[in-house]
Amino acid sequence: MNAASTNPTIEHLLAVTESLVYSGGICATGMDLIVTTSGVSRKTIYKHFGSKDGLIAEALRRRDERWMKWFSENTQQVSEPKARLLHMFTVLSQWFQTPGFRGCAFINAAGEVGDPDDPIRQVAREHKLKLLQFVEQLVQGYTQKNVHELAEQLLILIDGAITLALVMGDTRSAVRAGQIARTLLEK
Amino acid sequence: MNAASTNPTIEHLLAVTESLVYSGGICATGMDLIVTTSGVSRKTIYKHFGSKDGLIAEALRRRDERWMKWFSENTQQVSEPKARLLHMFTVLSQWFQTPGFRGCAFINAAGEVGDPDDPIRQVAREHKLKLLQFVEQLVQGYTQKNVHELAEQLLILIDGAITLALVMGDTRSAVRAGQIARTLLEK
DNA sequence: ACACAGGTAGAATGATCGTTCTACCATGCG
DNA sequence: CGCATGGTAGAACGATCATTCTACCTGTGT
Repeated sequence: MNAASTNPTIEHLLAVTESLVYSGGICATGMDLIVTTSGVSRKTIYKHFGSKDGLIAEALRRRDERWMKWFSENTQQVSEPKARLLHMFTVLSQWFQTPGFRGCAFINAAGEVGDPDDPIRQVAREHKLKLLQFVEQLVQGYTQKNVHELAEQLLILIDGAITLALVMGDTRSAVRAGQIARTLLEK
Repeated sequence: MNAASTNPTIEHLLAVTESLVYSGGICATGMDLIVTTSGVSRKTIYKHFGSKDGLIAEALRRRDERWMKWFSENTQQVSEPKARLLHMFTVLSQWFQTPGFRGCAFINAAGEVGDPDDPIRQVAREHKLKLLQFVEQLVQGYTQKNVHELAEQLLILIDGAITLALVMGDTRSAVRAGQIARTLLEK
């Protein structure tokens, strides 16, 4: 019932759901596929999440946490503030080259769900807000001037790179975005 | 049968399909809705496009042409090369504030369709390629150095701004992206 | 031993999906 | 007139959708 479940069955269900939705989209991923792939019965799913949307919203929340953890841990391997900011784009580049890369799950979800007040859209907003706050924190280690403005600019670069990597299949977009970031930091 | 139909029934069908898919997504938009909203019979639709995917691919091609026409006409209202490049982001800002704005139809489509070889994904790629070439052409009026590189950077800014405007509902992202562009041009 | 909590298996429901079909109506051209 | 052409109206098809249901299995605590 609670959000932070440690139940192994439910953990596995959420992991499978996250993976299926990421690779196939929300609407195109049926409950049948989720049930047969995860091995978790319909009864259990509806007992815990009430509906397909509830399950998917929770799976996306899970992905948010996992992705942010992965991204922050990887960028923070570099300690020098400026290099660390630029290192974000190296990490993105590695992500783009990962087999099965399909862009940002939250951008994709926002593009698929029409209603801006849908819980799924809220999860997407919260994810980008978290990412913005993380970037802001990194910027603060580098400069004290226009921290928020610079962070918002870097977020545009990040999401632009992700989007182009998906649509064009161009993994170099991360490098391009990194070049822009360098120019921005040396302004 | 041919792509550039002047048939008024088909034109209307494509316009309705484009609108429904843009606001509701591809998968969530059923043929029933398309039929009842457009008033065009199922028989006629399948005679012309063979399948739902065929119809939607054609509707997206139509949107590509219309959007590119709209965007280029609006940015080219400014004649001075540098100001014209920056004016792109003013035009984007106006778009974001349009009622019913739901991001880039092609980014949304690419996020929804899993298979990179799907015709719909190809239309999306071609759209971004056209946009890149348009930006490249504008850049050429401003400088002769690193034209392609600069155009690709500007494309990242454009798509980053569009994406954040959708996900965060933040229409100011166009202004932020314009600030980055200014820095880039004055480097 | 017994009850119970938490799971599986899978049938069933009614709605909706994309697609195909028959039956009709209008228009223009020989 | 006769007859394609190109459209509408809407029933029908089988598949699949999300959801609910009954029936059964399996540990664990008392």
